Amino acid sequence: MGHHCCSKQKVKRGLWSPEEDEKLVKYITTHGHSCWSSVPKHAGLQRCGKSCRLRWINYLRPDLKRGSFSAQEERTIIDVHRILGNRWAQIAKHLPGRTDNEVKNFWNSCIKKKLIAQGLDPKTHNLIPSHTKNNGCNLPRVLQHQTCTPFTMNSHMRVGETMNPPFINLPPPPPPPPLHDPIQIPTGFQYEDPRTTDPNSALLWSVKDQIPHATMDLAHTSSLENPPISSFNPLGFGFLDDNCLWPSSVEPLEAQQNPQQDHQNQNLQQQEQQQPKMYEMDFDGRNEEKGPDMGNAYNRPNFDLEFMDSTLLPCGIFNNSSSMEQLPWDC
DNA sequence: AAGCTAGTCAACCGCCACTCC
DNA sequence: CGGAGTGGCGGTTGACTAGCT
Repeated sequence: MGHHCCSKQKVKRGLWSPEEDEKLVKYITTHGHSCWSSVPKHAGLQRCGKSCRLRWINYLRPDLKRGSFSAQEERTIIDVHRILGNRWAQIAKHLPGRTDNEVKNFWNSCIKKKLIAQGLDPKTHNLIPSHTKNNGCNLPRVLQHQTCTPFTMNSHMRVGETMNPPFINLPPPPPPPPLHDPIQIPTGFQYEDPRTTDPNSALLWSVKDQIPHATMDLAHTSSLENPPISSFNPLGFGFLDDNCLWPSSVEPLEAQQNPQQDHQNQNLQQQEQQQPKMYEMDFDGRNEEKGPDMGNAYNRPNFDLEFMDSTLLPCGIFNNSSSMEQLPWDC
């Protein structure tokens, strides 16, 4: 069958020879690839354009980083996968020099097995039921004592799927308004400042996929009215420590935080100070011209990437890294 | 040395979304 | 509006390799 562009032509399949690689590299570096379907013809290759594109992206591109994945890259993949699922192209964008194919292969061949060995469902990052009998009672103390907040985010999900709760930090909420100035709650977003409410209340956030990866639909639920999600991961995956969520009350997750992480946290705080308007989000998608266009960001097809860039990566991963390091990685 | 098995990874397949006519 | 062409993506396959028996 094949692709439309391939079905008409007599094309070669299988592994690429060094000569073919050379032809392709030579052509792309001198002419670019404005139209992949015409590349094989002009480059003198008996391949379909799609095959050329794949070969270039996955193997010949000059900015590719070859070799095994670092521990940091591995952690990034796990953390981003927890939020985005099998969206390898999006995940790969957070790993400079890595391709979606590479990430996918690495996940399937290594990370997946590690997670399973940890008793974690690689799809949801939750504990596999058969491993939940101890309910986390024998976890390291540092993971046991944390106040966990269930978090769901289904920006990529289809109806009926259960989202893996990500370990993520959202931008902090706006400061609590004066009592005489009730906060304006946009449609679909309910915010309750945890500093003014029961500290044990569970916040349930969800990001719904309304337009491709669009509007955030943030809702909270009180632990009194709606019990927290029952199938949470006792390892702490997918839950927000309230200290992480609200930077105003940030405390070190663990005493042994290393200097590098301290430095990263300092950088983060500096960024927050430099970009205070970032938090003035409008979840209706209206742009109030108050700095970075967060509202629109959630409504753009590349929402995930920007959302991750602006929220998760600088803080969630780093804050979480120490937790991840608690796990025995014995690959 | 030969056969088997499991792991890795490049490449293909099929689908979807977008653009253009 | 609808079909063709194309790019992009995720899932899957199959060739190759290393390790074991």
